[in-house]
Amino acid sequence: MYSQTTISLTRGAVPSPIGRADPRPTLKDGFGGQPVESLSAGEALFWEGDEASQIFDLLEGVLRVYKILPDGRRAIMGFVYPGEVLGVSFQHRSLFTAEAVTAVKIRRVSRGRFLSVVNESPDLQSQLVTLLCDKMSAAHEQMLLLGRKSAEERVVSFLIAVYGKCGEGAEIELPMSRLDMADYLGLTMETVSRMMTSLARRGLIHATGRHRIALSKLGALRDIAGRDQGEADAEPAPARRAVWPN
Amino acid sequence: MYSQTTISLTRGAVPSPIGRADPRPTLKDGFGGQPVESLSAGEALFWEGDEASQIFDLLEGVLRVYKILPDGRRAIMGFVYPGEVLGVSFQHRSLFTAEAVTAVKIRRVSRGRFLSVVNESPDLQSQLVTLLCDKMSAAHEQMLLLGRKSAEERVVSFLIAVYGKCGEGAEIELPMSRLDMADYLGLTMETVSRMMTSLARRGLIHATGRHRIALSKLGALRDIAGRDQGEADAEPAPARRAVWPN
DNA sequence: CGTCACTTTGAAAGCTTTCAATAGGAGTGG
DNA sequence: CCACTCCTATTGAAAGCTTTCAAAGTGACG
Repeated sequence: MYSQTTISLTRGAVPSPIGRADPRPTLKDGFGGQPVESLSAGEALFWEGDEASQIFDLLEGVLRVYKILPDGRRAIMGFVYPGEVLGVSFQHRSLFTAEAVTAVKIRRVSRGRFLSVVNESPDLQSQLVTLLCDKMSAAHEQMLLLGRKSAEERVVSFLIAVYGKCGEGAEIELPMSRLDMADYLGLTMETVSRMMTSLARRGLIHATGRHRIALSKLGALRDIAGRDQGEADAEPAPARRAVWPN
Repeated sequence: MYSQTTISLTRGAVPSPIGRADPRPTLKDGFGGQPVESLSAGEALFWEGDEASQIFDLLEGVLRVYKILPDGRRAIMGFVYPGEVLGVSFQHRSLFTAEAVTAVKIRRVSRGRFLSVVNESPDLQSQLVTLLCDKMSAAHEQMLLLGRKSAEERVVSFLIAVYGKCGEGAEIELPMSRLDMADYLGLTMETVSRMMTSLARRGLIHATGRHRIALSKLGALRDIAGRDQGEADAEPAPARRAVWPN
C-alpha cells in the first residue's frame, strides 16, 4: 500500500544513492528481461484511441506524442526522452499517438505486469504518484506557455526546457523538425524559424549544427522565458500570508 | 496496495451502485467529520508555491486555479466544480493559486490523512489513479485547444465542456467573468465577448441571463468545437492503417 | 436611483500566419 | 568524390485574426 509519508518526500528525478550499485527499486524494474524493440524515425508506437494495455520504457532516441484535430491540425503534447516511461497516465485508451522522432529503442510490458511490480513496493508506488504529478506539472506549465506566452517566449522556453533535460555544456540537441517544434509550441514552422533566426542574430543562441545549438546567453534567455522552466527551483517560494478568507 | 486489475476497470466518474445506500468507498471518505469552511467570491484558498500539505473537497460553488507570469499575465488552468477534489496532484508545493469564483464551501484534510484513508482500500487507490489520469486527459485536451484552436472554437469548446459538466436541459451557468473565460482560453475578454455575440447572432446560443445561456443548437456547436469535448466517446476509434513512413 | 464593475462594441494596430520562393543539407548514384 | 535530387529550413511580403485602446452600454447593489 501507499506509505502516507512518501508522497511528499520525493520530487522530480529519483535521487540515486551514493557510491554503489543502486539498491533502490525503480519504475524500470518491471521491464527487466523484456526484449528491446527498435523503431526507425517516423514509425508509430501506438495511436490515439488504441487500447492502452502496455507501458513503454524509452531506452534510446526521442518520441513525439500528439493529438490531431479532424481537419488535420496537429498538437504535440510532448517529447519523450530516454529514461522516461510512457503510457502510465492512460486509463483504457491511449490519449495520444506516439511516434519516433529519431531511431528509437524501447521495451514494453503489460500494464498488469507493470502495476504488479509497482505494487511490490511502497517506494515504487510513491514514485508512480510522483511521476504522474510531475507530468501534471509539466502539462500545466505548457498550458501557461500556450495560453499566455508570445512566440519568442515560447521558443526560448522550449530551448531552456530541452537544456534542462539534456543540455551538455551550453549546447542542446534538437532532433525534432521545426514543424514538430511548431506543433508543440502552438506556432507555425515559419514563426519558429524566424524566432530562432532572431535569437541567433542577437547572439543569444548560436547554431553549431543543423539540429544542434548553443545557448550562448543563458541568463538572457531565462529572462525572456520569464519563468522557472523546470530547472532547479532557485529560491524557496516567497513567504505569503495565510489569509484564510472568512 | 494497488490491485493490478483495477486500473483499467474504471474511468471517469465513479459509477454508483444501483438502488441503495452506496456501500462503495469514495475519495471523499477522508473528509468525513471535517468542518465545512466558507469562502466568498474572490477569496483565495491557497497560493501557487504554498506548501501543499492539504487536500480539499469542494462542496459548493466554483473555484478557479491559475498561474501568473512575472509581468502579471494570468493563465487559468481550470475551474473546479462541486464534487471535485483539489490538491491531489501536488508533490510538496502547490502548482497554482486557487481562488473562489463564487461563494464556496469546502472541507480540507491533511495529505497524510487523505492518503491513509486511500490506503485502506484498493478501490480508493484505483480511484485516485483514475482521478489523476482524468486530470491528465483534461490537461491534454486543453493543450490542444490552446495550441491549435481558433478563438471561436475555444469558446464553443468551453461552452460544451461546461454543458458536459453541469448542463441542465440546454442551459448552462457561467459563474465566471469574461476575463476568467479569456484567461482560461488564452484569449482576451473582448475576444470572448465578440465570439459570444457572434454565436448569439447566428442563433447557436441564447442568453437567458447575464451568466446563463442556452445552447440552442448543440449539434452545430459540437461541430464547431470539432472534437469529443469530454462527452461520451461516441464512436470507437477509427481503424487506422499502419503506414510506416520512411 | 446613482454608482461601480463588468460587458459589449468600435477602430486601429500588431503579431502570427499564409502563401510563395529561395537556400541549405543529407543522401544517392554516377 | 562530385553532381543531383529531395526534403527541410529560411526568408519575404501580404493577409488575417486577435489584441489593444477607447468608449458606450448594462446590470447589480446600496
